[in-house]
Amino acid sequence: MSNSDLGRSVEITPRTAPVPIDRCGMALAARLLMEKWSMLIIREAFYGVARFEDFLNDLEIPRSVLTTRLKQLVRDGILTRVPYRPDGARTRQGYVLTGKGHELGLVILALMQWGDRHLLDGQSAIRVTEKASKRALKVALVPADEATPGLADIEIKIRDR
Amino acid sequence: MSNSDLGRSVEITPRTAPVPIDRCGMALAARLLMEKWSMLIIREAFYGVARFEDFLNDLEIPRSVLTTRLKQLVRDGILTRVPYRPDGARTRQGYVLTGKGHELGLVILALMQWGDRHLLDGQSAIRVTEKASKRALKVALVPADEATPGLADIEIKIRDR
DNA sequence: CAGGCTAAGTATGGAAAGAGGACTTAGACA
DNA sequence: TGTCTAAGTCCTCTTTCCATACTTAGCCTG
Repeated sequence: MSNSDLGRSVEITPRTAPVPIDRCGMALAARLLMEKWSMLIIREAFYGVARFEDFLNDLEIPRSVLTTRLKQLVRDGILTRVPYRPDGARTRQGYVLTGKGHELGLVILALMQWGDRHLLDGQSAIRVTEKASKRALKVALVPADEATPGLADIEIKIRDR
Repeated sequence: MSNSDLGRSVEITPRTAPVPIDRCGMALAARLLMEKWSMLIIREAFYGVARFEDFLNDLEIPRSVLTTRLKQLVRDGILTRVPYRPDGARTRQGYVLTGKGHELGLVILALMQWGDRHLLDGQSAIRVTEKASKRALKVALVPADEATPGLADIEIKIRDR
């Protein structure tokens, strides 16, 4: 076995994925989320950004694209429109994660963990801790019946540098 | 607080993401992975699909797009080309996950977990178990210092139905 | 109560990426 | 030498993306 940069052995044979693409939750999720800006918008929402203008500034996404993405995400039940009124201004629409959307937090954190390790120098920009115990958390595989902190029980702190 | 389909309270204020987009591992990861087919290709590779023709058949992706995606993923160190020779045929190139690519497994499983719950009826098409203990596993947040099964220690079984 | 101000959203034209199909290549074998 | 086939290129059409300009809807001030 000569594939030295692989962590495991490979054998290359004709083969097809065991789960057909249209019955796989992951593939369906990918169809919703893997358009160019979707995950980044959700990331913003996860951090509490809710206003059209703020998405625009943070992401530097074209306005028209933001419009369509927001519409799609609302249609797909990931974001919901929440009216609000800043002092001295008219009523506006904010875009806020639904419960369904909020549960994507785990995906975002998994992506972040991977990106921090492999795309940055391993330095994460944030620290995820459990609110109650203050312990640092990671995304990992654990026994399905094990009690684990939910997304509501965590705290995200910017790492000072 | 009147946002009834939210699991938590919201307040809509001008705000920007605490981590600028170019210093966030998640955002960098998103740039690599969030093109239309990337994650689906990685999913296939995760399941052991390695040959151009097999990607093509499983995904029904245009050949030309597959070519460019594979090139990018190789360039980005997520896939690596592995020559192989089927009996009675010439040497060919297979595309296999690198270590870096393989670690995306956690992201894939997180996505799958979300998709199964919210896009399918909650029925997962697969069962992830720990090889050694045979216990079912889930993706979750856990204390960073806790020992958890790695991707090499798991087994994925198709759920019979 | 007219006019200004501003966040949100629409419109538009050119650039890039995706889709679908036809075509090319390279080596093993007969 | 010719055939076969997986891998990969090429070409055209369509869709999506990008950048910029423009429109809309109130709340406020005067």
